[in-house]
Amino acid sequence: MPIQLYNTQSGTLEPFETLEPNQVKMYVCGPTVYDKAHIGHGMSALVFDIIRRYLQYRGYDVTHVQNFTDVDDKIINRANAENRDPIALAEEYINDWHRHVADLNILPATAYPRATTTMSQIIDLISTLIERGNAYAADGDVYFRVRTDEDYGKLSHRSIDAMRSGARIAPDERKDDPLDFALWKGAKPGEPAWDSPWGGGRPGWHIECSAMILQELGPSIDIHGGGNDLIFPHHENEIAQSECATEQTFVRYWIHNGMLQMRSASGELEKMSKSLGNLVTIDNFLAEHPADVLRLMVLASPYRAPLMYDAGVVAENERKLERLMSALRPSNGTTSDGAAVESLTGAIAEARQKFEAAMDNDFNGAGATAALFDMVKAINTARDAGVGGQPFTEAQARFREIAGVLGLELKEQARGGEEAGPFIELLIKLRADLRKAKQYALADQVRNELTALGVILEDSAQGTTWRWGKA
RNA sequence: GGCGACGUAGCCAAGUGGUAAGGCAGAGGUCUGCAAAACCUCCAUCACGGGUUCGAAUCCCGUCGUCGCCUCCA
Repeated sequence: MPIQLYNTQSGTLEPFETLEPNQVKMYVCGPTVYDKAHIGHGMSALVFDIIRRYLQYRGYDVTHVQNFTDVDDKIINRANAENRDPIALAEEYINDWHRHVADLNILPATAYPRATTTMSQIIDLISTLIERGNAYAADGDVYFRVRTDEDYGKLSHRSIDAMRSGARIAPDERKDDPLDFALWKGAKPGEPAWDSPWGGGRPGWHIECSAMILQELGPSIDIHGGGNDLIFPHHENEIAQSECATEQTFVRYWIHNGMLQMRSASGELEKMSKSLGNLVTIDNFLAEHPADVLRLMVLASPYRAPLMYDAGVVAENERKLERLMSALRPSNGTTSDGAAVESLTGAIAEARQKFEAAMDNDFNGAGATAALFDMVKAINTARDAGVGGQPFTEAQARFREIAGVLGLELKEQARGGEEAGPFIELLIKLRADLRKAKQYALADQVRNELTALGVILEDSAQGTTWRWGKA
């Protein structure tokens, strides 16, 4: 059974078949680097990281290209407002993005092309479109003539006529048609500019992706991804540019993730965006929570659906993470064969199949996570039954492996630093003596005060263990 | 107005024709000096109204509601 995935263009689930056996060419639209990235950007990157990791798990060799739009109006405006160089501004946020990718345990893309480093390819592509009659120069600008593309609208399922009747498209006297979009924008004085056959200027937003894909991956790719807010006009325009220039199918599967929704205190849902002032930056989030928490949130909700974000959801996923971590606690048991062991290994194998079936079904993260929880239960039950040794650690290794396919790190939180360990052990020993002497009030005081400092003590028949928790 | 996604327990959600996964929260229990953790048990007829079918959360029609896009946006 091949992987089934939802293709925005067809609006249906389709079996995944690559252009070349076991090779996946995947392009994902990256951010426009003019401000700090927020967790909505993080969500999108996580969605495609999970998809990529699963494709790799299924044996595909994935070439993953992600762009940076490092020159555009917003960057220029922001740089002007801060009285600094737009290129340097973009550079700063690109570095930030790479840091976020590492912090969120996202696999780095195979290549990170930028608009400014793809300039000659962009100019070549625009020239081709002009030669082929799909584009025209006008007063230092170049526009794509939408009505030369008879398929225009096939991704977003809208017709040129319907859009023309919409009142929201402002006419521009330089355009032949209000729907035509810019491939090249002539520079105004003081703006960054690159030489071109049409004068100094910079590329329009959409053309860079077409040029980068052509350069990095070729005329035809397997997967193109991004947020669903990019379907129109951005991705629609990419198709128009690329297919008119190459006369080949541009993208086989379009994958779009839903938007992150903020729930305000009053219960209203709204898209996370700068203009609404409801931003949670990736840095803000990670200062409070492990990266796994955001990843679990992304996994819990279908990637195409809006993801609701509020404090309650975050807290819930914090606890989910704790439960997943519970499976990684060691066992003092010694049973390494018999019914309990067979039941454990059987449950692990069954959960792996459940995991694969879920992920094969359009990357169903909730189902995949459920399989992970099945493993947790099996492992904890086995530990309680005294299973230990190699079969137990083997089961934990399988669990870790599957969690890793989803990109979950399951790291212990060492907030107090490694050096706190011996002192905590000392207090645990002291408390053990107090308990032995039935000095329970003092023993409980030690435990409570450690809890207040974020150290959680857990007693068992084998002694007391500790771990970092919420302070 | 147009296009698209969606509406399953208090919450997040699986489910793609055969009588509702999983997680969080909650209740009871085992263990414990107590607590925590773990484990066991309990907790829904699927927005509403029609229709197709032996049989529908699952297919069709309609209604209501939510979200996104239609202008820059992951």
